[in-house]
Amino acid sequence: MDHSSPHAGSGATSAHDATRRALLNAAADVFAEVGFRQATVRDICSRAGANVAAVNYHFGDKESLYGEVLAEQNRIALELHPVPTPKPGTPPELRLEEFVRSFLQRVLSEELSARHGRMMAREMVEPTRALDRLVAESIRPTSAALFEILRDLVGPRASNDSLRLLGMSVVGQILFYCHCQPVLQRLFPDTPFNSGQLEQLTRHITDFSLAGVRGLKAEKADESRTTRPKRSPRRQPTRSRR
Amino acid sequence: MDHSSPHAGSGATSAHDATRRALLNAAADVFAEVGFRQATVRDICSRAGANVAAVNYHFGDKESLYGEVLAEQNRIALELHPVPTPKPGTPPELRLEEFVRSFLQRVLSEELSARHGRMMAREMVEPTRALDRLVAESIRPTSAALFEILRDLVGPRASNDSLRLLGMSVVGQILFYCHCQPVLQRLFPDTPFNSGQLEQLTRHITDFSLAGVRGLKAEKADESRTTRPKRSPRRQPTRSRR
DNA sequence: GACAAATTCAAACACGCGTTTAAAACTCAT
DNA sequence: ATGAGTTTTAAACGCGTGTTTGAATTTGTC
Repeated sequence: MDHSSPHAGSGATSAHDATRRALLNAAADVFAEVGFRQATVRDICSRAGANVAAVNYHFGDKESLYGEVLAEQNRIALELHPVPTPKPGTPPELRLEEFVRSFLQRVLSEELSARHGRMMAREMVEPTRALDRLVAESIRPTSAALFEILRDLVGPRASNDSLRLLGMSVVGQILFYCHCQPVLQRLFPDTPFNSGQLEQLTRHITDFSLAGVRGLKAEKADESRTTRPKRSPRRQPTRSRR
Repeated sequence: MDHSSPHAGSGATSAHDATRRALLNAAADVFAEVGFRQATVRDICSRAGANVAAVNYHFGDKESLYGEVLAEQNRIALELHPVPTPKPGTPPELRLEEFVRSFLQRVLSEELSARHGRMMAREMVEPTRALDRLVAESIRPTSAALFEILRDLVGPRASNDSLRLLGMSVVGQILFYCHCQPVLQRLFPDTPFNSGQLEQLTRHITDFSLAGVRGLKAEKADESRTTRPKRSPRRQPTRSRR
């Protein structure tokens, strides 16, 4: 009656964690394909060649398995394409490019888009309890690294609000390809965005963003010189017809 | 036994489509809150003050109801904030601003973010069979309108690939706030992105994107003059450590 | 007011889900 | 070889799901 289920530690080096690994692998595929709620432990166990009860025996329940899968995929992605920590003195333009490149590789590269990328996308739009851990362990540090680059790019006088907006513009461009793949496939059936041209994407997003940042800097400087901004005064928008 | 269920036409003007409307309303809330698969017809009917069988009687099945809800919310959003059709002669800069503003209002405005915005976000990341209709009726025309603006912005010499990349950069910035709200709430708990500052967002995204487009135009011109681009030659990236 | 059609209702059906259970199979130091 | 401890197994449990059913009720028309 007391199985003393080994749900916690992972120190045991016996042959039993072969099925543990098989479960983690199968679960990563299934969770990425159909999401946490739509995934069934029967499907996972079947793909792992294990009994239906295996998930509960090895992980306690489906949600704990999901948490471990998410954490592991996140760890793998960060090991393959870590958030760059460039040597001091690297110009912020280059640091931004490396940041964008590693980010894109983490969510879109051949090896990672099917699992990590899709799981992240799902978790952002339809969060589970695992999102908090993901934000703390991965998203917040990444965000901090980006803000450091942007701070160096626009100078110390930029407000936190401006920096946030800039960061969103950069990350938004990246995640778009992760979140909207089903739409992109339908809109441009013969233009694959998934793989291969990550380098082209990196260059476009970096250049576009650098130009955007410079534009904002110029506008700010313009505003500080003349009270009236160059274009589009701060007025109410022309309300859409009707 | 033969109820001749009225699943198709909507011409009947009897009092019975009061429950039809109640169902559509309740379903819009539920589908937006928890998604199509996680939603239960029991919850929907309960909120609509109707019997469990009401969905099947009035709409055939859950999926047809979902399709009608999605189409209606889309129609409402496009009526409230249509894709702008500016008078001829309007400079493309202003047309881009109006495009961004209407797009943001459609997915993030107080009245629409809870329903239309969330349903769209879910449908993009976790598509149902309804996505094809959505792409055909709404997303493709919107995309075409954006490309027309961008074409006027960068000139007729821009390649289709460049235009596509630019469009993604613009739309990515917009949809980011729609897709990543759970993450944003955790990252910046005391900075609401949802409502109110849509105008600030509009201005930022427009300015950022206009600067980005100008930057790309300048770079292109630069490349056509000298064979060697100004920075970052087309080389392999410095492979991340390990 | 009566009658046929349309609509609502409570109840049940059939199925898939995560999880539990207790026995069987396996492992391995002694 | 033995037997305690670990892992796997087949079967079942309990519950929630979308849907169906046939009777009850309401509605619209003459």
